[in-house]
Amino acid sequence: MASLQAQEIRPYHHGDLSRALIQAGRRILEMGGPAALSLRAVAREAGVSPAAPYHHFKDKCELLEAIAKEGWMELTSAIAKARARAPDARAALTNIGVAYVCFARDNPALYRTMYDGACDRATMPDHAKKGDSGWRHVREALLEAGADPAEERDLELATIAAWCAAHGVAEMAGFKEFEPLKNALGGEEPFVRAVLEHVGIFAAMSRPKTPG
Amino acid sequence: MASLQAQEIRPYHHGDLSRALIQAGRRILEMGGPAALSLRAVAREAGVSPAAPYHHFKDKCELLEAIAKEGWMELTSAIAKARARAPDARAALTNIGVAYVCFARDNPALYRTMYDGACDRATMPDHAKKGDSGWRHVREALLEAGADPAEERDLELATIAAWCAAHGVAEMAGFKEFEPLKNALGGEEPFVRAVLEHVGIFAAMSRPKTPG
DNA sequence: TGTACATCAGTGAACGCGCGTTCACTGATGTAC
DNA sequence: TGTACATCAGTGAACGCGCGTTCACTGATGTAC
Repeated sequence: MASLQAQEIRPYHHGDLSRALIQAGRRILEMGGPAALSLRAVAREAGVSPAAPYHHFKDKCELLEAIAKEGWMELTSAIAKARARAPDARAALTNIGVAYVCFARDNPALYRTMYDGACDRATMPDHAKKGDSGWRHVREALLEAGADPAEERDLELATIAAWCAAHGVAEMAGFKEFEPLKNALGGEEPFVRAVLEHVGIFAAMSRPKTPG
Repeated sequence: MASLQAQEIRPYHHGDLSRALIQAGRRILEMGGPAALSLRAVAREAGVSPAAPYHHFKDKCELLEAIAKEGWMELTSAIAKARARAPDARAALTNIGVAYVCFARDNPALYRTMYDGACDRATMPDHAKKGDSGWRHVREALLEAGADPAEERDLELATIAAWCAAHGVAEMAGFKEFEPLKNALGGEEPFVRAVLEHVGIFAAMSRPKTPG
């Protein structure tokens, strides 16, 4: 028992340092923002020497990417849940938008890291678009809400538009000058919902439209 | 003449170092991005010792704020021009959106710095909202395009929505995966315009609507 | 079941770097008389 | 018009700092026999 306890306090081999580093990184992100996220700080937070991470990540970038990837997976799952919870196809899109913005509100520094991607810029990270992705959920929600599947270009533009709008709201919803309006509307979520509905694309799909 | 020339090459007193530092900062921003924007780098770029900026700015933050302020003034003027150039009230809003996004595309790092604000976060910089501001132009354009002046809350939400959407498009329009679509649509500006129109609020106001 | 040894996953000291900021200084400028 | 002097706007060296990364090392683990 004594040896077990000793192991729990600090085994020489960590066991799952890779995962622990990612979690430590997220803690640092939310405490100190993206600027605080150094390799050394992550190692420190994980209670490990500055050189230890190099056994698990080739460099700082690779660690940041791993953190960002976790963020993308969680965002995707939040979007999927929000879509599934919607009463009908028309509400799904707005729900997705609200979930997206709430994720960014709850994980602001992680959200920034997901887009900054650590290293190469000007690219939508793969995790956003591939496979079971948020991007695909938005596209499908648009289709189910009445977008014309024959108009591929229109659909792509609408998906981009919805994603961009949600991104914009996500980055700005926290601004302090909106607080009076937030309070008047009954809190953060109603505010976000109201803004998204005014954006148009999230509401437009909720109206009946003539086909073709 | 010789003395004049000597003065032009390098006078001991710079004459307008404050302005020169801001310009140097912008050059660095566009060359190396926000991460490259250190006080020392700015001084170096301006051809001056690392201590010199302290005669003009109390610290790094104050310099960043000055740079950001210049950005806000230029963005405001771009918005004002775009609005003035619009053939009618309904086109004004979309024009503003396109101008906004183009400004961000042409000055990506400056644009980021404008929002990051160097120091205190989670606030819409004053320059965006006060006086002859972009914010006011959007609000007025919405009114002229048919928004109900009696519905103040709606108007505020619409202004926020439009600004957020433009911000989102501004940050994402440069992503590489959009290039095929950009080319198909005839270039960057038509692409931006198409996305903004799909956002809804930029197009919604262009439709006739029943008053009240 | 025990031992030899390769491999794995840590340590901690050190590297060179660029940073923001301060300091005592000095050259240039402008003002009072 | 000249001179004394305060003030302004630079210099360059130095401070302490945290960073990413490398290195030789060592303790722990797992495998072959």
